[in-house]
This record gives sequence, C-alpha cells and structure tokens, in this order.
Amino acid sequence: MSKRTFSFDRFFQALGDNTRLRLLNLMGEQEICVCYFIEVLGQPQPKISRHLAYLRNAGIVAARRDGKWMHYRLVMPPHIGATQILQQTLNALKDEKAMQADLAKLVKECCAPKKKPLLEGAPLPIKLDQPCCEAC
Amino acid sequence: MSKRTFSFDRFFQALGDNTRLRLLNLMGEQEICVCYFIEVLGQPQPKISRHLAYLRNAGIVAARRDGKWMHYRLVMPPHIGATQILQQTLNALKDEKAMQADLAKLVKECCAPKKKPLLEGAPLPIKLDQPCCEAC
DNA sequence: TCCATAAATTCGCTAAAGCGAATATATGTA
DNA sequence: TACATATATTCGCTTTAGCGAATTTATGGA
Repeated sequence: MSKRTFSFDRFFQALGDNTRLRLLNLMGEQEICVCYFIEVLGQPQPKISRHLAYLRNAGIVAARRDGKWMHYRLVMPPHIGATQILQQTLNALKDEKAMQADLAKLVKECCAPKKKPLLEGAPLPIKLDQPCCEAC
Repeated sequence: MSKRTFSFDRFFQALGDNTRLRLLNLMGEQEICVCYFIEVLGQPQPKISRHLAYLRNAGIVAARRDGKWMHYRLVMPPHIGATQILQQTLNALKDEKAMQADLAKLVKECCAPKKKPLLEGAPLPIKLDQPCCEAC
C-alpha cells in the first residue's frame, strides 16, 4: 500500500503474471479506460481491478479519474535500469501472437459503430490526445 | 520439472526473487561453483540449491558436474526478446550497491591465499577459461 | 434525494512460494 | 568397502498470490 522503495525483485514480481502483462501491453502508449480492459481481456471486473491495483502499487501504472471512468497509463519506474527493462519488455510483448490479438481486439471494440453495452458512452483510449485509429 | 514452453510471466517470476537475482549477478560471465554462492551469499546450502534448481527449471542457468563440484552458468532463454531483457537486467544489476558488494566478496574469497574451509580445494570460477582475476 | 453505473475493495478459499531442518544422492578417497 | 564431502531433495510449515462472489465507493443523472 505505502510507496515502498524500488527493488528489482518486486519489479519483476509485478511483471510475473500474464494478466498484468496483457494490461501493460494494452496500455502501450495510450491511456485506456478500465472498461476496455474488461472487454478485451474478457475477465471479471474485480480481477482486472485487482491487477491494476497491483501495478499501481508497483509504480508501473498510474490512474486518472474522469467522471465515472478510470483511465490507466504506463509510468516509468523510478529507476533508470528498470525503465529500460520495462520498455524492452513492452517491445518484446509486441511480437507475441496473443498480445497482438489483444491490441487488435481493442481497436475493433473502440472503433465499432455499435458499441458493446459496457463500452457505450465510455471515453475512447487516448493516444497522444488523438483518436486511437483512423476510424475514430 | 519437464521443460515447459517459454512464457514471459514465468520468465519474470524467475527473476522476481532477490536471492535469484544475486545468483544471476554472480554468474555474470563466469561459470561458478556452488560453494562460492554459499560463501558469498552467506545463506544455507539447501536454500541456494533450491534457487539454483528454480533457475535451471526456468531455463536461465545450466549446471555442469565436475567431480564433487557443480558449476553453474547463465544460459540465454529460448526467446530473443527474453534474452535481451535478461542481458539488460544483468547490466542494470551491476549498478546496484549490493550486487557490487557480492562480486567484490567473490573476488576476495577466491583470491584469498588461505581459503575458507568450504572453499578449500574448490575449483575457481571460470571466466572464459581464464583465472578470475590477476591474483589467480 | 434516489437510482444507475464504473470501479475498487473485502471475504473466504485454494494453490504456490519460500524457508529451515533433516535426509538422500553422487562422487572421491582411504 | 567404508567414509567424507559437495550438492540436491524432501518434509512440514508459514506466508503470499490469485480467484470468484459479494459488497462498497464514487460519480452522474433523473
């Protein structure tokens, strides 16, 4: 809970779970609303929330409230070496089939003309303050 | 036990423990005998052995028997992205005070004219088939 | 104020990690 | 063969991680 001082083993523990890696991969460069995580991963909302909390405590992501919605984004850890490792990790994940599929699903969901119920009215992912793709 | 197929989450789990990070750091470029791990880390032998087994199962280190002694060395994981991450990790560890201290202690122990009982007769670390430092 | 919705948290449980103590295995030597 | 040494493994225990189900909190709108 409290902001502990950085340690590599805790850092790697945070990366040592596939659900969390999928979340990090989805955040990539964009800030994303929780509801998209739920929809893309297809997992229960409390589970998603718990893993996001874990990443928040580990200092790897940050949250921003926007009305009812919470947006999450990557933040670089307070350690230069860890930052490089995290970036390289995100890069490596891009080569994974499953991770690519998640990203594809994210684009599909957020660009669909008729949104899924959960996503109706939800704010789109923010990529450098731009729409997340051409269709948006 | 069996050689499972590579996954990033298990890879990071293997890195998510300080004892294991210390072992990896000590291996650096050299192949090292278990007795040196015990001496340098100052931890019980079964604990060291268990963590080495963990790393072996994770495909990050390999063992070689040499008479009574077992030597461990790093091996790169069967995934190019993971290999890069591991190398970057080893690099980052070099900047850590505690890791530097371990390495200093290793050099001190293996170059001491009068060896600790446990180390007496033990084969020196092998760094590219060379002695581990000028004194050796 | 009351309700609906998005997200976070709590609870009870199961599984896995990590540990010290004890024991087993493998090798070399007398 | 018997023993000593280096290392690995097993056992029993405690702690921690992860999960589904239920509940709570925060916000916006009627």
